[in-house]
Parts: sequence; C-alpha cells; structure tokens
Amino acid sequence: MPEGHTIHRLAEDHLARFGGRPVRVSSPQGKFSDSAALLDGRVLDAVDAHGKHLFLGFGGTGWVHIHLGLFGKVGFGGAPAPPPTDTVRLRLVSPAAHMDLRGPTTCALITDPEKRAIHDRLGPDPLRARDDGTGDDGEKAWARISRSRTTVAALLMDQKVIAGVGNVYRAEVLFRHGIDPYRAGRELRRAEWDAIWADLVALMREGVRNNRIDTVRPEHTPEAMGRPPRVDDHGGEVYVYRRARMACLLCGGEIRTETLAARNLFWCPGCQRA
DNA sequence: ATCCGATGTCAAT
DNA sequence: TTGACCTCGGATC
Repeated sequence: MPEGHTIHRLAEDHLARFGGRPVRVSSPQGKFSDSAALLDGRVLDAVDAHGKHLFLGFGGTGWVHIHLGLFGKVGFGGAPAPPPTDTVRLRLVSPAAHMDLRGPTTCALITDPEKRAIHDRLGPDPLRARDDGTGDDGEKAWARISRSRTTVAALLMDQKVIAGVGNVYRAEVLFRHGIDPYRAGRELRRAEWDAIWADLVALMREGVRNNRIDTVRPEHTPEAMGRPPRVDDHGGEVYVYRRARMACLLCGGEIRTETLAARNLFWCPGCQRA
C-alpha cells in the first residue's frame, strides 16, 4: 500500500522499534547480503522519508535506501523472529522486534551524496511541510504545473513535480476539488493549487496517523447521507478510487475509469469540471 | 492449479 | 506507449 503516507509511517515505526540500538541485519533472499554484512550489529540512528523513498541511517556506514515500488511490503513482528521465507530481501532484528522487507524495487546501501541526489530529483513532499513554514511548500510544484500543457492527473503522479502522491491521493484530491483530471496544468488557477496542496498536507498527515487513506468528509459518509454503509476493498473510505461504474456519493452519477499512462484513473464527470 | 491485478518506476521503442 | 521487474492474495477454473 505504498503512497507517501505509508513511507513516512514506516520511517516513524522503524525509529520507534529499532532506533538507537544495534540491529541485526540480514538478507535471507540474498540480493542484499553484502550490504547486510556491513550493517549487521550497527546502530540505527536516523530515519528519513521523501515521497515514496525511505532511508534508514546507520551512522558512518551509510543509508539503506528503500523503495517499495508497486509490490513491496514491510511486515513488523515481535521476538523471537520466525524463520524467514526465501523472499525476504531485508530482515532487521532487535531483542524485542523484527522487520521483514519483501518485493521492493530498491533496497540498497548508499552514501550521503547519493541520498542528496535522490532528494534533489524529487519535488516537494506534502509530508515534509512544516507548520512554521520552513519545510517543503507547493511553490516549486506550482512553477511546473502552471506552465505545463500536461494533464493535472499526470502532473500529480510525477514525482519530480510533487513527491508522495500516488494513484489514490491523485484521484481523491482531484475529486475533492472538483477538478477534471484531464485539465491541463496551466488551466489550474493559483487558488485551486493552493487549496490542493493544503488538502494534501492534511489528508496525507491523517494517512500517516491512521496508516490508511481516508478522504470522505464526515458529512458525505454513507451514514450521514442516509445510505447503506459501503465496504471498500482496500483500507480506507474514498470517493472515487476503484469505484468504477458505482454511484458517486455526491451527485449519484456513475464514476468513470480510464487508463492514463498505464495507470487506472477514476473520476466523477458530474462533479469534476474542466 | 492458474491467472490476474495492484496504492510504482524505469528503460526501450 | 509498452514491457520489465519485484510479490502475493483473491478470483477463477
């Protein structure tokens, strides 16, 4: 379930479970064995997350750079850790806990400069925004979007433009702001972008807190609307994501789906305006 | 037992 | 725009 909120939550969870103490590091599957040997027994002393990239810091030894891709999963458990299965790329073990990483696109030991290069090619991350204004903000993203003929749907998924938004947050934030996904970036108004950025900050923070994506406003829940309760087959309550051909919660029209850049796009033609 | 799809990204065309 | 890659659970036979 990897959008940015998952990764930032994983950073917090790794720090809470393994931070400040030596960690046993291994790679039962084998592809990370050499680096695991270098890290084994060292202290996990920092974590970082930018968009969908997770970084686990081991002092002078470097950072473990993890990208889950579409299939990657992290599983936490207690001690003693059970025998690992042969798909576990990375296992961390402390006296009290263990973590198994499977199926990541990336799991590599990198240096500080290599880490910096990754940050440099990513856009601002709503989850790196800070309330005092010193963190990421939407300005760099707006500079790209406001000049672009590309659709807003594609721009929101472009990690160079904005980092951490995935297919669910894209669909949901465009619905919440009544914007047709095929509208060009340059057709977006400044006020619309400011509202989208602020909304992503709030939605994704809640996503980190709850470890799932919920986007339906309290007044729009099926209960509040006097309709039967719904069950989404993924974790959270949403307006349009994977709800093709179902009735829109707000206007009752049919949710549409189409393939855009090899991903499934969902939107409500009745509620989202060009 | 087998197929298919999935909240991602990159390289090759 | 397409194919490749990483894994696994649910649907289908």
